[in-house]
Amino acid sequence: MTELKLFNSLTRELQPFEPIHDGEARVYTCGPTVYNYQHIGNMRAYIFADTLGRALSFKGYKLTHVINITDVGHLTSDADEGDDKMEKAAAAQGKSAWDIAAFYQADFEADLARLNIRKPAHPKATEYVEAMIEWGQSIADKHCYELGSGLYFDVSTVPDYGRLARAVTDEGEGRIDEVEGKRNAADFAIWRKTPPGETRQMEWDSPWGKGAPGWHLECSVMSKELLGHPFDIHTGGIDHREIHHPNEIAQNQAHGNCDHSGAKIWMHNNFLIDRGGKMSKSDGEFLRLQLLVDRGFHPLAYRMLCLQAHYRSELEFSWENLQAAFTRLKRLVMGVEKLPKSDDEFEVYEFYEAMESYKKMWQSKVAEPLKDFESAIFDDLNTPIALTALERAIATKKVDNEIMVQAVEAMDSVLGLGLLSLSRTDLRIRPKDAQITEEEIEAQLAARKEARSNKDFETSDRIRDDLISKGVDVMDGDPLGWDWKLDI
RNA sequence: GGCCCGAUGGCGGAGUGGUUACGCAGAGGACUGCAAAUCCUUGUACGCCGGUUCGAUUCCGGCUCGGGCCUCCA
Repeated sequence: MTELKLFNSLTRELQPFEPIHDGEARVYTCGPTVYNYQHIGNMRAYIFADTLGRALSFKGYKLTHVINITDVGHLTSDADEGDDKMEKAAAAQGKSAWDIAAFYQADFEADLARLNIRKPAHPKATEYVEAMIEWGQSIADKHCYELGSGLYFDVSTVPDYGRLARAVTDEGEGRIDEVEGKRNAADFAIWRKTPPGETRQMEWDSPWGKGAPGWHLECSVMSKELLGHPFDIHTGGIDHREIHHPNEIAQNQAHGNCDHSGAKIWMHNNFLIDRGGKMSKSDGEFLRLQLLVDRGFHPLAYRMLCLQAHYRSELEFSWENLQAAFTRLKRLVMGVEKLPKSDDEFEVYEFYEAMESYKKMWQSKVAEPLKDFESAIFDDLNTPIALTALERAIATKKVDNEIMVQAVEAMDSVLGLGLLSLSRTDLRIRPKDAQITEEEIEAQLAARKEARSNKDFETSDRIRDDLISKGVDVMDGDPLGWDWKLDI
């Protein structure tokens, strides 16, 4: 079988995946701070991580995947000024910081599910504060210094700081308000003290006073606790490559008293671009999955949009592009609609074990597209190419149904579109502002059918025009009996 | 100011030193009472200027434009 090659941000090169633990793959993905809804750009990172996880499963590795939940606030502005995000959101909504975290975590997890992102472990930062304090103590003497505002990490105490970012971090035109007393511009907080005279909802006692952990610390601590150091793959958005991950690496080096970064491969997905620039939560309105659904798009249309581009490329978002992805998804679903349905989450690991069906598939006409699919996926997750291979497989004529189901299941288990459990009517999402209900549509269509059978085309066309004016497209000879759709 | 990345047909987006994906949209055809949906067919591209080469969209250099990071951010 083809070797799985992945792009390592540390070396900026493709490298073969060689598991640290035989037959296993351990992956850590930096998760959201749950002080607000996630926008669809955030979700691209998890679709990418999920696809990576699925590819590893496809390859037969037993996957352990962690996406952490940051439920203790970062600060809203720079490293040491400004309000805490969690506390600020709580104040604005008249809730406790803990309620805010629970609410947005639930919303995040619902979005993951809607995007067919397999459920990984979701450890919460607040459950690891004790371990973070211990970690801080273990590195405090040799690597940290205390200031009035907190305990800081001295980046000059570890070798090669910032090698992941490939950037000079301590030169340049400080646009940051410098923290008084910091030894290096890149030094960051391990512990943030609660300012004197203040009380926060989320604060803990520590050797450095009441306060909260620095936000880089949690990923080091949780990845070590849950996956052990070093583990296989650490993923995140490309922005993390510059600050968060270098800091994580520095902490790992200090704590482990070693050179290794904590993970063997670091992978970063590029941004989803919204015309004006990147998505931004601070600009008020932002695109989230629910908005797409409100406009009549199935959530998986967004997954399709992401799969159409390579994860390391920027991807331009527009409603037109989303529509294109949705149409493509719809046609794909129609292509497999004739096949027997399957509601089971397909386990490729078992599939490879069952060599008999595997062999049959490789002797069939879908072997060629399947081969292309594998080499595309194993070549640093080239999903755009893999998609075309899937489409070619489906279009292959004279293939036994059973074999076709297996082939589609195998490929879709990586892409995660859920093709064999989706039907085309599932994709018919009612836009929030639709003018007409399904009952009304059905009634009108019945009347139209009656008129047509009497060859009263004047009446039938009048009804159709009326439906069109309400955003309903009528289709008479649809091969799958889908006789209307809401225009979006 | 520092560091980094990108520039492909109407839109999105792969890939390649020579035959140039794919999706959506568009066009033509089939089907239809007419449409729509569906199916079939199909046109259009590699930012600019040099260089390397038998040959460059693909390699190198310069330029222009766009974007990212340097501050919370996927």
